[in-house]
Amino acid sequence: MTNDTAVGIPPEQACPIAPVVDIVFSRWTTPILWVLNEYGRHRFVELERRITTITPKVLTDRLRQLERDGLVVRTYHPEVPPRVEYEITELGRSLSPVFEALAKWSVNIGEVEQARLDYDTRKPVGGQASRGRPR
Amino acid sequence: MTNDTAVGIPPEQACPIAPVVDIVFSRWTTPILWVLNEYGRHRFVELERRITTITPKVLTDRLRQLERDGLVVRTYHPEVPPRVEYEITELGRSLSPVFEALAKWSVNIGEVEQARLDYDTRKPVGGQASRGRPR
DNA sequence: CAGTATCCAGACGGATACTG
DNA sequence: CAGTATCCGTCTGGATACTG
Repeated sequence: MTNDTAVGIPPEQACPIAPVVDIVFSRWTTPILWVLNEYGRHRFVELERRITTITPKVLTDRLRQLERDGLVVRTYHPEVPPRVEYEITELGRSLSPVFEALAKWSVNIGEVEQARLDYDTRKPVGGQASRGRPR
Repeated sequence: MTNDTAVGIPPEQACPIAPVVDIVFSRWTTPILWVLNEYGRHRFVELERRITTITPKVLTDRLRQLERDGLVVRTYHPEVPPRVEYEITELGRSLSPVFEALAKWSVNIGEVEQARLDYDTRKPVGGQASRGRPR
């Protein structure tokens, strides 16, 4: 049934999980958290090698953000060549069910790809179909 | 244990859920899917009113993208004042467990906020702590 | 109502080079 | 090693106005 009382909805957008998404799924945070969660502690350079396409600057930015949000801990070892290790926190680890749900859903990616093919193949001509440009 | 065999990881980033994140959590898609999933069919203007801060252009963009990905269906009713309805698809609905996991985790937002306060309060002086600028 | 058409700003991320 | 310092291009998303 169509909803017609779309008034009086709380502030912002009527979506309680939006803030969570901002915290967990900003750019690059997913691979970082995933790696730290799956494979344990890593030093900076190890993360760089895991996530091959990230630049040091961006990696630093994201790690700081995750540290600030309490999802990752940074440990500095004042040794001869400095050593720094990053580890996921308990709070970060509590995201596991989220990642699991995502991993399970990933079996559907094929369907998404098929849907895209269909959409792009459907002649933009004929009918009142919406013409979307591929993003 | 620290991982030291960070070599030979597949292509891209060693994170199988990254593609899913791109599909589901690009900007504004979360509120749109959430609303459609929770409250059923909506017409364009109803979505605009639900998600109060989105502009028509962006709403259109995101709806096209979701339609192309097969997560949403658009139905055009050629009536006197045109009527268009958006509905979530089966595929879209299959994301429910993901949203549920996210909703459950949202109880932790308070912890994140506390962590941010701590981080920002900790004097940037003293020790080898990383000085992060709030984003 | 359900969009489209423009235009624009500024945030984000990439490349490159340098340092404690 | 583990970053930081700069510079810069791009691309998204916002504001605004208009239309079938």
